[in-house]
Amino acid sequence: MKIDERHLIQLAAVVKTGGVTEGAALLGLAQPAVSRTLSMLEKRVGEPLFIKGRRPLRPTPLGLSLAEHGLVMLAASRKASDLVESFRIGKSGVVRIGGTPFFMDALIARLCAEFQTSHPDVRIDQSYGYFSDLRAALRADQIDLAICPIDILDEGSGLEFQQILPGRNVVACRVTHPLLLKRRPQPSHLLDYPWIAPPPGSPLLADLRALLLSFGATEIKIRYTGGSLMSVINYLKSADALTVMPHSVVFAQRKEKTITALPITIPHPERALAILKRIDAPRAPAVDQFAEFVRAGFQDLRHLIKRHEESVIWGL
Amino acid sequence: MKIDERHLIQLAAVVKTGGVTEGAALLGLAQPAVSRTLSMLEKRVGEPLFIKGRRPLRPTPLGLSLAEHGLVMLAASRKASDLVESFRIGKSGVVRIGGTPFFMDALIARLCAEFQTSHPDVRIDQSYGYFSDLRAALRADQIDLAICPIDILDEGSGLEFQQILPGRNVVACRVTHPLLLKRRPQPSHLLDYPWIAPPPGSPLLADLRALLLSFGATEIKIRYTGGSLMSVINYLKSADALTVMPHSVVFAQRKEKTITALPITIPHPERALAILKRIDAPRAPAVDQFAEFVRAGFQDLRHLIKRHEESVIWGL
DNA sequence: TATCTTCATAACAATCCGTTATATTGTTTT
DNA sequence: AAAACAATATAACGGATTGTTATGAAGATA
Repeated sequence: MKIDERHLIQLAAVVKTGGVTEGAALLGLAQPAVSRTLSMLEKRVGEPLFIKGRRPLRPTPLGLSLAEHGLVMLAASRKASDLVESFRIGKSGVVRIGGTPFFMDALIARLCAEFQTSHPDVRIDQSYGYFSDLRAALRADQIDLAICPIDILDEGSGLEFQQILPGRNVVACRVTHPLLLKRRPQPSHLLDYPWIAPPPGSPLLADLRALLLSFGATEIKIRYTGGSLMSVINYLKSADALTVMPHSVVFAQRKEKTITALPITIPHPERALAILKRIDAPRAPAVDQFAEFVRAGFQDLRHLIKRHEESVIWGL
Repeated sequence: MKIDERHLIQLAAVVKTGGVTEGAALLGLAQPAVSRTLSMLEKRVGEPLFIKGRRPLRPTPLGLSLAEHGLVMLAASRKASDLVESFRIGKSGVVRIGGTPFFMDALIARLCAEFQTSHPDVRIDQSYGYFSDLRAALRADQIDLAICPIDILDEGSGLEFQQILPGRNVVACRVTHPLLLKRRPQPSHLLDYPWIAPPPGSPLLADLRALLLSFGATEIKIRYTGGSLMSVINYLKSADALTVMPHSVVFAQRKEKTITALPITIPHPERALAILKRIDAPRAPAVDQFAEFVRAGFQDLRHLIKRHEESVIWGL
């Protein structure tokens, strides 16, 4: 005996409200529709669902039991409708983001938390990678957004990218570093201290190499490599080591007062932090909202970072 | 955004089984029906529910969430179908029985328990009353069955009654009662002992009066009245009192070896224990099954009781 | 008894459903 | 890389069901 689910829901509405008219109103239907449904149900079930000739309407035990199941369905239906609604306005769903480790750790994680104060039902799945990995992950639909530095020249190929921060690197060290005592540290001084190399494969590593070349240096003391941002910072805290970092990452740590940037200008990489999306794929609304949130967040940061850069590096 | 419940269920079936074809099979539908449902759902929801161009079919997060709600509905629907099925074969539902206290306590309660070994999901609601109450309760649809002694002459009036045991009364006493030592106790001896009167309003009370009249007795010592069967038995256990009881009730207590019947024949009431139903009303299948169970149970008891009567009362 | 509310029925239009037949697409095999 | 295979999407159609409004019947209430 297969029972039409809609019928059960209508039965539940009638039992719940105590009348055909009210039940129909609850479902936004006309009374005769529900009335007919009930007679059809009774005919199919072959047993009375309501006690006849009594008003207010009273269900039989069977009718009551069936109505309970209908109520379950009604609730599930409501929840499903709400889910769709909240998904469409970007208030629920999953956002899968990938990015370069330092940016994610230093800047994005905090933004995720902030985003969820207004979008508590959105889940964020984060993963790490560099440009080529992220591009592949985007194309394979393993992530929805990538946040990473890309060469300004890189273009198209099905990906849309939105620049959110110009690429500026600095030499980072702990706040007690001896080089900070000099008014104008010279690049040659940099070679006197141990260095932390950025993770293999990272753009920063390439930046470090370019930096050395610009000094004409052939060798520096690499003493530590491979650590995540937290490892690097903790290492820096404990030694007079140096490393190359995006300025924004150092900026994000300014409140901790543990690391800072040396007042030395080094070449800008031809790169910018950007948000990458697939241009063709349909994205969940929550993804677009998150991307916009990140973009707006960086927009706010931009001049703060600029001013910080001028004061720290140029000493203005 | 209202969503058709049937659509959600089909979605759930597809997600659960991992394919349109299998999902359709699970629901007993053809594949194109389900396929079309999915496209309609996607169009209405406005968001993709499955990742396009990938097989085996993989749902999007939204599709997965919606499918979970659908699964709830599917389960509820299955349960409802099972419920109807078991109700129709009398394996679930409610049976509301009413009856005279002594019979219910001595005989019917045990039958209820036995009935439920084969019908564990049937609930039995028991209540007490005498004929006129029970008849009213039946007519008001407060009970489904009444089990009580009725005059053979009583007839019709919308009620069907089925005789299950002839009315035989005995004089009951404890097994150590002194009258049991006499080979042939005479009616006059009965007046020497204290009596328990059956509850006011009960047919037994009328029987007691008739009994007295037949002895020409004008007065007996009523020492106790108003108790339920258990009270009466416990009273009898502790005193050499006498009372009138249906023989079947005494019979039901034979295993306890605490009360028995005096070997004295007293007039049969023109009554029989019967099952009463409304003749017009639709009854739940479980009710009919229970009535039949009770009838069959008494049928089995009948000759046992007869033999017991002969051996106890006639000393055969 | 009269009135009022609520439920049941009738009639009709529109939608939706489920079917079979067929095309398309993604995957696997050679 | 082409071909074979399997699964899904589309098309077309008959029929069932759903929704509506208008109206009649039956309890409840005064």
